[in-house]
Amino acid sequence: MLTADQVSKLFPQFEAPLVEKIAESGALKTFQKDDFLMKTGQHFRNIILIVSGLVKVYREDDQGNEFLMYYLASGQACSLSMICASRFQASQLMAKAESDVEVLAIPLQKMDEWMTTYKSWYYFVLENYRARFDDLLETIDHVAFRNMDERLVFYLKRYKDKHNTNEVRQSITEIASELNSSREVISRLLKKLSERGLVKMQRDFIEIVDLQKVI
Amino acid sequence: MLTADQVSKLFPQFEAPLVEKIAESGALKTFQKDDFLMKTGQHFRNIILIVSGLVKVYREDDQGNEFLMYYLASGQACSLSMICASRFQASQLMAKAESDVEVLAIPLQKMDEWMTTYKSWYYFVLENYRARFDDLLETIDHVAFRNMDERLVFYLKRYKDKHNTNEVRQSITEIASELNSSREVISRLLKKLSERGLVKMQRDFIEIVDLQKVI
DNA sequence: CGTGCATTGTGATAGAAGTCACGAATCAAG
DNA sequence: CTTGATTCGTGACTTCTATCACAATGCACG
Repeated sequence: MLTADQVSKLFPQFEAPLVEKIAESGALKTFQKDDFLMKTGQHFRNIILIVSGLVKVYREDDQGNEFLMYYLASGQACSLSMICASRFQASQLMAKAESDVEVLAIPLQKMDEWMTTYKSWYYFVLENYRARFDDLLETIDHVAFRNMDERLVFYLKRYKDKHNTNEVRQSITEIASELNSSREVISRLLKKLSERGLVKMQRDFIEIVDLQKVI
Repeated sequence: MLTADQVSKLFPQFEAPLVEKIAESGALKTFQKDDFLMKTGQHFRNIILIVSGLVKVYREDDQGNEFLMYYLASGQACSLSMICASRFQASQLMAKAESDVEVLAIPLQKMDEWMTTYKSWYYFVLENYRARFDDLLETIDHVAFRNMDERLVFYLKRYKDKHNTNEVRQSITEIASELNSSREVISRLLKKLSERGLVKMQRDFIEIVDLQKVI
């Protein structure tokens, strides 16, 4: 349970009465790193608002290959939870905690109720959708139009932005998996980036030195 | 301008009062085949509901390469127009008429108004989003996980479904462009499909014989 | 310390797809 | 009919990516 103050800080765009409602009806849940917030085929009874931490949303195909779609950070909602919840549809995506994560779970009937009552909620929902839609478009852009070297750079940049660090603490195997590539390919491409001085391969992580200049 | 009866046939899920409103405030516009309903960077003043015809929604990169995202058919809305309109954002996609197309253009302030007034409108908007989101996911799936041969089969199947015909009247060059591939590659893959008896290359079109058995 | 496990680097190879070059076929317009 | 534009098929080649094989490293744990 959060106080109205805390909710208000996370979602400054919400009207005061809505903030109260959220504080009332939102159940605070915590997930540990690598816990699943959502799995393919799962149904929802709640709308999920991210309070703290970072969530990775990805697709998994029938052979277990992964493909990273986008990240969700605090102040954002899991759009899928909203849409799926409202129409009782199954999720098509996996969502996994990248760090320890706190979320507010809100019973789905509140979603409908608030949509008609609070303009700020309505805008929030639509804006969230639009943002996720744009994320998907960006992801498609890269996989459709770019080679693996550029996609890797994009991956590293996005990691840096979302995790707010220059240290990419993912094994090469994991990176390859999220790009649906293979370890060897990513290893070679990282070598090239490090030869150009754009990253430094450290013992336990990849240090991003400068990726601004490259596309 | 459509009559309430016509609107009701197209959108049977809408409540009677909403049908009236739509008939009142929706301006009927027509587009000819290959006209643009929407271009990258464009802003909206209207929400677009498709009355008849088929619309192709695709992405274009900076070098002019295309990539087909999904089709919109009658009874559907251009989700992008809804979201962009509501937030005054620019479109990231191109939408082109695949056939002659009729649409209802609805002033965007109606969107907000109806969202809070008519449950069926609210459901329609959300469901439309979800459906488009799923389309995008399916598109990503293919480009991320599948080879060009499977993507071509998917392309042909989708074409058949959406155009409701076994005759694919697209030049090989166009198909290649929409898959962001090259003419030669598609030509060879089509040859293989035709050797397997799955399609027949006719003078002016590609005849789909049987694509059910293949994935 | 030694053993097993996970991670990484790298060469060799294969396959998928893009590119280049060229010729054939079709069709519209003069 | 002739010309030019467009489309299409195909062989040769290149590039990118995936896969295989194998070795090296470092770490956890008994």
